[in-house]
Amino acid sequence: MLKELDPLLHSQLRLGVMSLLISVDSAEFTWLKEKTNSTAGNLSVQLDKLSEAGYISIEKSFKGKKPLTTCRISKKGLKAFEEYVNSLKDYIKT
Amino acid sequence: MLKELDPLLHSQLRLGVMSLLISVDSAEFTWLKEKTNSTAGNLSVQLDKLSEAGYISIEKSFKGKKPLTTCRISKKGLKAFEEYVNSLKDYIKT
DNA sequence: AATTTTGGTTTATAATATAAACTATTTTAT
DNA sequence: ATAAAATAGTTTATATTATAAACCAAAATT
Repeated sequence: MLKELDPLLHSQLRLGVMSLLISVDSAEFTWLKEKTNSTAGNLSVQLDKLSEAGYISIEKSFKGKKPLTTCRISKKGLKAFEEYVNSLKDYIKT
Repeated sequence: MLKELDPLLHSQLRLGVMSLLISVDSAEFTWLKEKTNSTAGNLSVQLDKLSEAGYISIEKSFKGKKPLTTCRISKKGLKAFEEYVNSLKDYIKT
């Protein structure tokens, strides 16, 4: 029987964000926006959801005089991502 | 830059169906329902969408006196699936 | 000093997934 | 023989989700 796919991760944008966060220590909002090719509004909403779930942490500060949003994957997020990938493998092994 | 994920395939149930159809010649509605652990209504809708897109073919007949819905993956569907998996790999390679 | 750009958030809308309700027929039980 | 339940689905209503448009405040540019 096919496993459940964590609905929080089974979303193109959120999965993209998590995928990016896995390979860096931390990432700025603007960098994530560029890399995922998303709109700021959409990204903002999806980051909130990931944060709400405890999959990432979000830190707001300033870079010079401009606002700066910095994201980091959490232990919980990493685990969820790994489980998601594992479940997904059953679906895509050809 | 991360690639687009075919929205028709990036759905748990539809992906599950395609994944199952890949490894068989054809599959009955009831079998797909069992394997994907879905409700008949949901499955019916999602099969229609896959069929509408030309990713699968659906044949309606009778098994004895009972209606029988048989599904088969199409060439187009197979190609789309392979492309989807390929795109997805960028997201999940850890 | 007006205009544009930057870095976002909030909110409205469009799209999607899902289940509930329904249909038609068949099988089983009384 | 007929009422009840099961089978094999479809249709439709609703809840959830994704997404973009509209907005805001501050900073930089003209």
